[in-house]
Formats: sequence, structure tokens, C-alpha cells
Amino acid sequence: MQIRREKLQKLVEMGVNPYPAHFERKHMARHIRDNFEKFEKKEVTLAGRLMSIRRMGKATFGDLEDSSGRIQLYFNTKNYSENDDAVFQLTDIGDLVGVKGEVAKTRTGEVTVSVSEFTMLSKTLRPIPIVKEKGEGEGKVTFDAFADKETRYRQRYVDLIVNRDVRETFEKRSRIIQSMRDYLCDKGFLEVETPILQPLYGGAAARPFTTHHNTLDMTLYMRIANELYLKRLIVGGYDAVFEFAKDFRNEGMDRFHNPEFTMMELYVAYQDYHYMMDLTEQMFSKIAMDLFGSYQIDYQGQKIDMKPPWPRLPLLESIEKETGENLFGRNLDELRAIAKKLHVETDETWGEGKIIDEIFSEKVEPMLIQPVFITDHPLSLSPLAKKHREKSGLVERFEPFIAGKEMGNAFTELNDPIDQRERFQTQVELKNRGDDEAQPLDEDFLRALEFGMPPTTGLGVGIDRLVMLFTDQPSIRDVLFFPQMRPEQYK
RNA sequence: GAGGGUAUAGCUCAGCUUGGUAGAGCAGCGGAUUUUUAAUCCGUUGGUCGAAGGUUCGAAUCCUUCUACCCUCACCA
Repeated sequence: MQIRREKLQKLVEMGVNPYPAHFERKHMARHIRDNFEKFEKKEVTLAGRLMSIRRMGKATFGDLEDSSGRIQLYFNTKNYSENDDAVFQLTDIGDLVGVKGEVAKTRTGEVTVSVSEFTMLSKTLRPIPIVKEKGEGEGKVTFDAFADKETRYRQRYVDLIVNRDVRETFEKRSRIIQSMRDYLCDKGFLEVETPILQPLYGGAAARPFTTHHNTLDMTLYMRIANELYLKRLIVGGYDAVFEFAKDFRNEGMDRFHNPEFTMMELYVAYQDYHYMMDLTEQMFSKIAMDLFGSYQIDYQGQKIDMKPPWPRLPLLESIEKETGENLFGRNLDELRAIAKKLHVETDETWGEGKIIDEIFSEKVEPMLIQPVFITDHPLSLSPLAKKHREKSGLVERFEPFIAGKEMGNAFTELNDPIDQRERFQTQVELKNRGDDEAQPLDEDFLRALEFGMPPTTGLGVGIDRLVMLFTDQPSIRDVLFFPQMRPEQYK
């Protein structure tokens, strides 16, 4: 670092601005490589980061990387000015530079820009990790990879400079979201925004982050979901709305959970959860097509076929299928006994729904590798879902499962204000008994329902997990630019 | 929250079992080399061994505590 500062000083003394304000870039590396015939012997102007230097005496080769890819540079003192050469002598790997030169192929067939003008665009003061690669495609070997996860997450900028596949993962993330947005906009959905700071949180079972507004002198909560606000918009008369929402949950962190994460929720009036299953499988399979041109995807070594339609399996049937136990209509004691028989640990305080959910999580969930809709959950676990039109004790709800993970959550929405009030009251009782994830009663939301909400279906999709699936990443931290970390210790 | 693992040079890692003045490759610096591509060759700089304490004549190495990260489980969608 000391040496780089000295080089910087020398550049300044030479009258070279090491941080010029502008450089007119006219070409991209990838485009030149892909259209060599068109560019051969033509002059091009490129800008980017110098990723390697190979000095061969009077001849020097380097690799310039811009956002499109890499291209080789050839420097020969005969071809450019002494001043440019002096600048080049003070250049390090990692510096951002601009070059002008003629395109040619070397005798080894590499598309190369023979540099005639050289401009320093930004002098780096810290060395970037040098990663070397040999070969291409399948036989590629990487040397000295920048791989330390802690440094990669804390200094994502370095990770992105050095690791192209990381950059590509995040580009895919953007394309996935774009694909969903296109799908919904094409169907006439309205993209909306609702409050992140809420006087009352709701729409999910989770503990919130709490904050304080100084001027109003009141407690505000960071949203854990946007469900109740979007339903207010349906009451207001919109037929179909969606929102990509950052949600915040004050809970544990692991490879599937980050305190802030992205959820996409959508609501459609005059439709039920059967419609929503159709929409979900269409939207998810479209993402696969947009991204890979195929319904077949790979996740952590598993082949997954996203081609619709997906099977629809009631939750209790899925349990019966895996365990042979029919839980329909069982009372609490019977459920406890079955759980024990299946070696599923239960807690004294749990109700029927919670025990069923636990048996499902333990015995069924890990088996659900191919896309499937698990439907018709216990009512007690779903305080915002409409009661099933035929099966008592259950609600019209589904969750899509892919690769053993829940990818979303959807219901036919509860629009009966009296039923909704009762459900809230049950939640309040749970809260009073110490369940800190039970939902508070939202009087304004009830008032909205009392003004009449049409029959409606809604869906929430965990975007981060979806991105993990489509980018074949094992941890949520690999699909978030800046995952939550403890403060760094500066020495 | 419990258990396991990791922490040594800018990057990747060896050394620790069995205590004796800190090592390699890459990067950097100096030199050779006019088409290389993990360029090569010669020389060379660089480390408070995550932090603190202890045992010892002597600690990267043994012990204790702490910190961060990773994994598994728990909690949790």
C-alpha cells in the first residue's frame, strides 16, 4: 500500500491526474471478442480494470476486464508515447484504466488490443486478490481463489471484482425479479408501495423490529409483511396488486434466514386459491424459461422439473402418504400419541395445528423435492385465511414446495370481518399467554373489511429463497449483496 | 441457545500431534526476456501467528477466557 501511494505521488508529479473525471469509452470487451471480424484492424476505445500483467521485456500483455468480460491488451513501447509508457510503468493490477488501440489476433489466436494510448482512470491504493485460472469451461482450474466467506461478505466489492460467478448470481437475481414483474404487469397487475414503518405489525407470525418516531413520539414497527395493507387496497377497489417488499423479522439467522429479506406479495380480487396455484406454477416456470430456456433446473445436485402443472396435495394426505397415519379429525391426545409413535418431539403447550405442522415438517417436507402444492392447512395456523368450503377445521391455503423448501404461502383470503375479528381475538389470547409471535389485533384492518372486501386470493413469495433455487446457491448470504454481519473488529 | 470446525504475509495455505528465534506459492519490489496467457528464470521485501491471560528458561504450537466467521441442531418461515 505504501508503494502504491508513492506511485500515486509520482503520477501527480508527472502532471497526470490519477482520478480524472471522465473518459469516453466507446467499446465493450465482450462485443469486440464476439465480433472480431468486424473489429479487426479497427481502433477501439475501452475502459476497465486491469486484472493481470505479463511483462515480457519490451512486450507486455495484460487483461482488461469491463462489465461485459475480459480482453487481452498488448503493450509495446514502440506503439505509444513515452509519457503513456511512464504512466504504465506506475500501473498496478487492479487499477482502472482507459486504452485506445487496434484490434488484432495474436499468434495463439487471442483477440488482443494493441495499445496506442493509455490513460489512468483510477489508481488503486489497495492490492486486489490475484486469482489465476487455467483452461476454460469444464476443465477450468482456479488458483488462489478469493474464497474466505467472511471477507467476501464483509467486502462484497472485492468479491464482485474478483469473482465473476458472484456477479452473475446477482445479475440473475435481477432477471428473476424482472421476469416476475413482467409477468404480473402483462396480466394487468398494479405495482404498489405500502408502509415499511407501521404503527401495528401483522400479516405473519414473527417478532418485529421496534423503532421510535421522534416528532410523533410513538413506537413504530418495521413491517414483517405487507399483507394487511395490500388487502386494504383490494377493499379500495383495485383488482390485482403486487409489491416487492423488504420485510424485517427479529429472529434467528441461518442459511435460510436474514433479518431483512425480500418478499413479493400479490392479491387478486374475485379469484380463489385454485386460481392462485395456476398463477404460481405459470410464473415460476416462466422464470425458469426466461433464465435457462428450459423447465429443468439443477439445485445442489438435484434435478428439478418446473414444468406445469404441479401436483396438488392436501397437507393431511401428504402426511398419510409418508407415514401411513390419517390425522383428519383427530383430537389433541390422539395427535400427541401419533407424534410420539413417529418419533416427532412435541411440546405440552402445542395445539392440534402446531403438532400437525411439526409432523409435516419432520416427515414430509424434506421429501418434497419436485414442485408440489401442499394445500388445506389447519385453521389455527392460518388466522388470515378463509375457512375451507368443505373440510372443517382447515383453511383454503397452499404452500409451493421445491427442493424440500417452502417457496411461498397463499390463501383464499378471509374477507368475513366477523370471522376475522374472532381469529384476531384468538391471536391476542395466545399473545397474552406469552406467544410473542402471535399477531396483534388490527382495528383499522377490521374496519376496512367491514367496508367489504371482495372474494380474494393472495400469494407471498420469498424472493431470496427463490433466487437461491434458481442460482443454485446453498445460503441466503450468497444471494444478498450485504448479508447481516456482526460489526467488524478493526485492529 | 447447544455442539463441532476455522482464524498464520495483500490472496491461497503449510507449520501445531512431539514447545526451541516464522515457511511456501501467488501478488509486491529489483533484474533477464519483443506474442505471453497460472508466462518463465534469478534475486528480494513483507507477519504483534484473531485478542487477552496462564503454564514454561522458552509458546504459532499446551491450558483458560474472549471475539469473529462457517457447519449441524434448536429457535424460526
